[in-house]
Amino acid sequence: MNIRTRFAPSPTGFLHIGGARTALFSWAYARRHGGKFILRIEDTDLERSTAASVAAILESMQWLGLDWDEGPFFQMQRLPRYKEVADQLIAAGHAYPCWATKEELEELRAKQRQNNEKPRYDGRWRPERATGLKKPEGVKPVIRFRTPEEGEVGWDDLVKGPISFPNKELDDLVILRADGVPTYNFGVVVDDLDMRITQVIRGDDHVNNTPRQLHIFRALVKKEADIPGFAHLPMILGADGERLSKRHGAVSVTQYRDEGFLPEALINYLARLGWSHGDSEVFPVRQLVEWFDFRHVSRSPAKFDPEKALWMNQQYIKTAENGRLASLLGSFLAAKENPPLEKVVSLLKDRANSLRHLAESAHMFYVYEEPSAKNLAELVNDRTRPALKMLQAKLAAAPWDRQSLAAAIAEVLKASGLKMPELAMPARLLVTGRTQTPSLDATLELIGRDAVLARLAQHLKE
RNA sequence: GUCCCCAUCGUCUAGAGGCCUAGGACACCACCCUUUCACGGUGAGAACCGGGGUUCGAAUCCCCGUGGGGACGCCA
Repeated sequence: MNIRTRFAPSPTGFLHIGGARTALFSWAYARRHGGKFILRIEDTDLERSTAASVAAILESMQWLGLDWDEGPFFQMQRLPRYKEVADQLIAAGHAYPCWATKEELEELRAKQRQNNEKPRYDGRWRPERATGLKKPEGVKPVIRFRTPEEGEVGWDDLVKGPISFPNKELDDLVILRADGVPTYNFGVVVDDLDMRITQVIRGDDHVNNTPRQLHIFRALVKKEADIPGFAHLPMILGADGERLSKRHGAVSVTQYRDEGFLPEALINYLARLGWSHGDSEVFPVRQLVEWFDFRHVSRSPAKFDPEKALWMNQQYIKTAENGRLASLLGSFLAAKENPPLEKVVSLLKDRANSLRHLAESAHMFYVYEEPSAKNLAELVNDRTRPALKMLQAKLAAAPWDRQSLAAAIAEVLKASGLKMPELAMPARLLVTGRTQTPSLDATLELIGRDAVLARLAQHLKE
């Protein structure tokens, strides 16, 4: 069988972490089996869909490297097709027009809730029941699907196993609005059929929609085998155990990019959220593609852990190429010409868990921040000042390469009797304004002779 | 409220009836390395939700309870 999976976001906001994880698994499954991955934009919510969201979603997917083979398809461009299928269902007795008003339905639901019943449409416009009802003048009806009232529907979920619902829990859902725009449950079915999707992979918030869709599938399909399989992925929750949402802070993929995540790090983190391969933690995406299966998708929701995501990012930054990091860092730094950013990056990348963090460290090589009075008072004293002056003199005479600088430092240590930290800390402070830098000799080398000597002189005048 | 799903360290998870004295990772703590901060290394603490079954044997299978999540729209 030719595997065909899809990702079908609604363009009502940015691509968020949960959506990205769904897309990743769907993509990985298709790639794993040499199949096709299809992108479909479900833009039938006219109120909330925006072109900006479409752009943001495509951009995020490209950034993550989730490439699609077909699409993006837009449901709003397929309206005639939905109409056609709806007519077909009406003709076959599987669907019927309904003239109930929204107010009427709200009232019905309120009453049902009051009686502690599950709110459901009562089927009042079912042809066999609506004989006494009068069609309101000049009102276009919606189309409802006639759901069986007896029996059960079920399927063998690829991640959760067998699931079934009594049909009496369901109701006759709207499939086509009066203006001809399909509702979600109808649009998906028509599209998944037309696009010959073989596995529907989506968040498990859709488990409850599946029985409804199954009925529509069965009404449309010649044989059971034409219905796709279903894989419902558990939700991603915030630290508080609630479904991940905006108030949990960074939830959109672009936010992670902007905060300095490497796409492969986010992918790796997401891959491990709800899926595993033994003890493997850090592995490239091609490994995910090779290993991915539904058997190891967990069935329970996972909490997003920003700390571990950052750790993962660090693993990738540490091993990323200097040139790539340098060019990625461009947007985080104003000045970055001298010293060469690549050299700075190579010195700093072991200790950064994001590009933003890396940029903050790199900043000191381009812009001098005056040491704080507190730090000066603490580190530059009668004991260290003579040694610092000696260092200044030695450095002035030394060739400007790391070995020579290290030798100069060693000489000062020997002559002054100071321990390395006693000299290195105040020297760091005077030269960079900071107390946390890479090793002193490497830092001095990159800051450069003129700046180093000028800064030492400035603080060691008397 | 009704229905559906789920349940192993604080978190992500390994676990397909005996390999489990329950393993790994993040975080936390200690120590080592060290030129500060990191990186790296070593080690410690930390979990099978509860109760009943089934079985020679249960983290694993079944039932009940409890807890968590999801759904109940002319949103997707």
